[in-house]
Amino acid sequence: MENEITSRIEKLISSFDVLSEAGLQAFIKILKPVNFSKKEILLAPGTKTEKIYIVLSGAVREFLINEKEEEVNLWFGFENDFVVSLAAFVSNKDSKTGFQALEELEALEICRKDLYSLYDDFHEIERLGRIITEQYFVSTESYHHDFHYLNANDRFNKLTKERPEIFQRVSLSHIASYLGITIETLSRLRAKN
Amino acid sequence: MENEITSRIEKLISSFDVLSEAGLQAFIKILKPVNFSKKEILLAPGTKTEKIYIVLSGAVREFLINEKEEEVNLWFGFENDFVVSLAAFVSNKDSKTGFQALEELEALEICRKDLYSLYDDFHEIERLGRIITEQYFVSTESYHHDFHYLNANDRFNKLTKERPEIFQRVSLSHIASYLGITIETLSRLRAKN
DNA sequence: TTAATTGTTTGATAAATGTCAAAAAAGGCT
DNA sequence: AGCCTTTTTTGACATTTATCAAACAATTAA
Repeated sequence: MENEITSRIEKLISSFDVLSEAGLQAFIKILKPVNFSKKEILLAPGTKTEKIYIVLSGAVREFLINEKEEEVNLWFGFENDFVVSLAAFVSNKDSKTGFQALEELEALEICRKDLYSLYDDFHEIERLGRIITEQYFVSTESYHHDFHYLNANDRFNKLTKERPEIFQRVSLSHIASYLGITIETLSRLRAKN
Repeated sequence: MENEITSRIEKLISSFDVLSEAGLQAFIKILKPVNFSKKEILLAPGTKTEKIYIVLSGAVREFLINEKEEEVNLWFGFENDFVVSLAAFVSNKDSKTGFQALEELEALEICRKDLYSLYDDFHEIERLGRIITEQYFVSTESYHHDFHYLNANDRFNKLTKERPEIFQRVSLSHIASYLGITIETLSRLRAKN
């Protein structure tokens, strides 16, 4: 792996503050740089996966197919985000959701068998896994809660305020799907606010 | 801890299939039986927490207070469920959500400092923590996704089909709040279906 | 640059859900 | 049992959001 990437990932993993130098180097060894072109599918819904990606640059969406055969966006990932269908990764069952690159994407790939063997060898990497899973849970939970008690207008306002960069990088049709509203409703909310 | 409880918790933890006998016994040592009466608050929204509970019997709800000062239910827990505001537990910040017993509740309490010291001493218990966190994530995620693409009627039907026992144990007003609809709308959906 | 395609906005109307009020039903208490 | 309180249902109406159609704008490709 080239030097600049190594130093970026060192910085990212060091920020969790649980790995020794040996653990960090062992972790870096299993990372494999991969690239996806715009619109490329990283994981198709209904297929199995044994990969986790860490985004270095670019944007990705997570989506599922509903009973009307429409795609519904659930999540957007950017720099330093972890991309994984956790339910499928840990159970080895078909993933309900899929991932697609929204921009040219640079990422690091982690294979399940490599990760699990590091978990066996390094208690501290198992700890890193636990902590990253906890943070992944916490970061998605609060956004999911919004759907329980905010209407479309409030969800739109919250997204505008808390993640304005999304409107720069993601098309309105993807954002509408993510907000659980139609393109037309999103257009009207934008005009109103 | 009395014998019957010990054997139940042994069975529950053994089902994860990661602990040695020594790890299991160490884990059981930190569990403290606690009881809550019906309607008692386990954790108030806006307060800190260093506890995880494992439900032995009874029912509990997780809720938050929205900007109209109304309670919104987010989750219901029953036998063998883990009860924790993970965001608050891991960050030691105020919890956005709270927990309340819906029935007389028997539970086992885990203290953060005890758990973290077991994490230090037993790699395998850190692994248990990782796996339970993953499963907690997976089980809540799929239900959260329903809010992205199902309307009130479909969410109601799915709950009726997948968790019929909830309607036996939880009042309609709590279920309506959980489904993100008014009591009146729930009443009409029930009459229609 | 034009033509074709795709994305966004606007309008009219329909469907879903909320609000407020009142009635009916169910559960507790003495 | 009878009364009181709480929960659930029903009705009338308001609001929010979806649907369908068309216009408009922006992007892409020849």
